[in-house]
Amino acid sequence: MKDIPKRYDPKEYEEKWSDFWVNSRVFSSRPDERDPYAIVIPPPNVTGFLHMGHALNNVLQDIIIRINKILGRNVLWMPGTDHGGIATQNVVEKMLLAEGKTRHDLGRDKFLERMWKWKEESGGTIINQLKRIGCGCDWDRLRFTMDDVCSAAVREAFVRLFGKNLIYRGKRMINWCPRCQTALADIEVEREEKDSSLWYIDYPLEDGSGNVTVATTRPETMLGDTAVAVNPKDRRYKKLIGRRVRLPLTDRIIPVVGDEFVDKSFGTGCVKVTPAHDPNDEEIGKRHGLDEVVVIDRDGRMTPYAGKSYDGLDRFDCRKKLVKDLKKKGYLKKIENYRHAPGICYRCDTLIEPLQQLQWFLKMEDIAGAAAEATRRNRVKFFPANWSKPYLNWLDNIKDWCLSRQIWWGHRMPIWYCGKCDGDKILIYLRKDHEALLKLGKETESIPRTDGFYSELIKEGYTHKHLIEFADTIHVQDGVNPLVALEQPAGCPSCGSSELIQDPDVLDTWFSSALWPFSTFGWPEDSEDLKYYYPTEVLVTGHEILYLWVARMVMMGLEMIGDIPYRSVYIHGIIRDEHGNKMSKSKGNVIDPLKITDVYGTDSLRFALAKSAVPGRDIQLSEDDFVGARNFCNKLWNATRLILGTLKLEKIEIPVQDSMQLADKWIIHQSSDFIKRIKEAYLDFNNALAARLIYEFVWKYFCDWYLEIAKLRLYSNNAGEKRQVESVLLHVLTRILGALHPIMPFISSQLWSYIAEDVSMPAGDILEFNAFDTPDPRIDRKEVKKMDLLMEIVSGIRNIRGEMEVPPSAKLNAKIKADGGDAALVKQHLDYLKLLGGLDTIDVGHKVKRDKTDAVAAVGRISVYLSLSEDIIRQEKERLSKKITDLQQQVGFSNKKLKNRDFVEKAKEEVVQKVKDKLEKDIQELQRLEKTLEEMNR
RNA sequence: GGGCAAUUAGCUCAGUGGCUAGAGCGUUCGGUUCACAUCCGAAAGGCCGCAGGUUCAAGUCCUGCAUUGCCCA
Repeated sequence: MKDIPKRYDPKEYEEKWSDFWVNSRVFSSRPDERDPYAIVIPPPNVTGFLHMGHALNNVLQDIIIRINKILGRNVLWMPGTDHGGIATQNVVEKMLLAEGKTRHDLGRDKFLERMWKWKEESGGTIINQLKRIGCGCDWDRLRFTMDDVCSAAVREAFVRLFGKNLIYRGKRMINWCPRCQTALADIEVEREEKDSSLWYIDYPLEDGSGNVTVATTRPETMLGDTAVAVNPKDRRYKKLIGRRVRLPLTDRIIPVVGDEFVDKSFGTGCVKVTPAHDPNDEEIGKRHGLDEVVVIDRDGRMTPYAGKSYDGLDRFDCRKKLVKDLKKKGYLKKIENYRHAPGICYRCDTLIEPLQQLQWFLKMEDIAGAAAEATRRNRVKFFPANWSKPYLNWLDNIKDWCLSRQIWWGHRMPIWYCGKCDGDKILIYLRKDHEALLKLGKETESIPRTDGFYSELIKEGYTHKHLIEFADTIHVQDGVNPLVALEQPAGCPSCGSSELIQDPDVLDTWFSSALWPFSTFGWPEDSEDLKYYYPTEVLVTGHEILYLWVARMVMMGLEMIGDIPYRSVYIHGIIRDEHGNKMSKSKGNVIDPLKITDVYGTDSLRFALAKSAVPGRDIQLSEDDFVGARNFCNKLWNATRLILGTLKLEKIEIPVQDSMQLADKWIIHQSSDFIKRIKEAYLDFNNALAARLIYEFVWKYFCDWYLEIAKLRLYSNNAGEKRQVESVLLHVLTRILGALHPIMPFISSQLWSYIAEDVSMPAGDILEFNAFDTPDPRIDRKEVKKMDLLMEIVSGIRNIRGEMEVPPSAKLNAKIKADGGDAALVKQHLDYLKLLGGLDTIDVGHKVKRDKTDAVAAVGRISVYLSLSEDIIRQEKERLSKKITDLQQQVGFSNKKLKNRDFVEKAKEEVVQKVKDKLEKDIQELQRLEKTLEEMNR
């Protein structure tokens, strides 16, 4: 008798197994002669914490890794983390703010020290969390996007792209986050619908003959207006084109221009044009040669060009004041409620300010074209396939990628400028670091300046070294000559000076992620790993990252290596709460995956996620899902406990068919059928289906039916019978555990090891057991049909018991009317029927007669009569009548089909035959029921 | 404005053109001896969003409409 606890308590076992997978290096991989199966992890942010989205993403990957390991591939799951640019910098800046400091108080070097310290402190958190939930990564290979290997790849890629003239510096309207103080790429801008207003403002015509009313969502930008535009096709305003208006609150006179872009139905149909602060207006401005007046700066404050009364005001305060002023002077016509979706920063939700800035861009057209081609030619496949559509659409309409970010945390641009040659175009703001500056002041015998052009500062006596050390912000103006190299060049190629200033910007964090599928294998070195594992098999990710990650990885793979990074992209859903809302801290509706593992166990978390991850759909999670999964764990636990409780068997041997009972053959057939479907589901990335199939098989087939029947022999004194049933039980149970392992590795490993203590197992470690390709004895389908019939008889009996509210403890006497083979079958399995139907005695034969007080269960050709007391017969009659009505309907359906000549002629033969069989069966049963009802009514 | 998806039991969702459309949860009824009350048995509950079409056959394919969500502009 084995002492296994009555309940599965995950806490007792989980640490042991997750430690085992890590410490014994089960998942470490090296190139060998086998087929590789490699996945690179979509690297989570290094200082992040595991949330439900991570849990889902990584559980799905782990399932794929484990199933393929079981199937014999040389699997490698490459783990690592991302430095997470702006997001991570924001975290540390917040910590500084709590100390009353900003990054500028520390200076670049000290700030970066602080960043690295934070990375060292919290960087292991998410990795440890992944280990806890069982992720089978090769942990010895752990990479970080800013480690030496990945950084070398970043520089190499940049230099190569620059060498191909694909990287350029240019002044463009970019998305500026005034809070993060950096440019953002277009896809880093999010839109959120908000209630706002539409302000209608009168612009008086120059000659005083009237007003032009414009509508705007951003009144404060009017200070930068250089035109009013109308659609030339708009009859209302056509005649205004070419006239001029006075810009209210300023002394500026601006023209009215005609431009097709103007939407006649927006507001009044007249729009103000602010070329310096709106991308569309910028286009209009270019077409009409308009001036650009910059009225908002990088801090989101109004510039002197906004006029004396607004200079220096925050953009939102300015709006308030301006609207008030307009009202006072009578220019404000009306304010309407308006819903629109302005761009906000994806990291801090601050309203984006479109500004014209000098930034570094990557030319995308050709690279994107190659990536699109790879999917069009089916080289990079999407699961579900629908996702290729928005993906291709994005690639086909690609815009150049703004690569530079004005933050400090990240890969510094591998670009240098010569102080000698271009020092007059490099503006340096020095740190307000008094002590150091004062010292400098003494050296130079002049009042230290805090900013100025490099060449000016040098003239004043600052040394190159000091300027580099104390530079806080560097603005590199247009017209400088960039030196691009893997490492800092020794000197300027034109003048030889070694006084080089590195570009202050860092690269977009997604630039390094784009290289991840090969930088992690040591690229640009032509490593053995790269040759063996690349291209990898599949990238598993959510659709919100389709452009940020997938598209760029494919582009860079093709550009740098000349091959796709992975053959498949498996897109899973987004986690939502039970009402369909996205989970977010601000909404307070997050479910913490680690709390779930504490309460319900990791396998419950994994199972619930897997079972919900239906391809192409988002996932609504509620606590109930985990309860269900936990109950499933316990069910399996106890099934094993039952089997091991009295175990005598020493070696698993499937008995030959001749010595098997009917139920044995049935369960073996069902198990091999299920295993086949489960394997297919796994290989289709349909983990939801795999999870559901296992659940159904374990609970409904194995526990509800087979285990109950098995008890007859399990508790028997006949050693031969006991050994026989145990061998079938263990054969099926080991297959179950093996098939379940990818989804629930903890409990399956634990139960496997319990069994292994008693019995010689097909494999020492469950991961070495291939439950999918092990042959099963072939079972004759007729045997399965026989078992089905017995099960139907039991269901019929239980149905009556339930309807009549007969307590399970009350044993009933039954008569079963059957002949020929049916009678023999029933006679052979009286023990099954007695046990499952709660019967005391059973009379079998074609001559048995129904008593007046007998309830009837009709099962095909067979009738079951149950002796019941008189007072419940009435209910029984009602039940029969209902069943007769149902059957009549069915017979009607079948008849209609068979009378239809088209159906009989055109439908597949087996389909027609099925309907015929069904009709025959239904008619027989109907006649029997009608006859029974008639008898009962007598 | 363009694209994509969804709409099935009270709730959350499955459902390769072909048995009487299923599951979990919830509800109702009956159950305490020996795997499991995290359990067992039974039941009730469905114009499969609406309208057309294709087909011998439609929850499933096509078209339109409605509603909801997401993405892009």
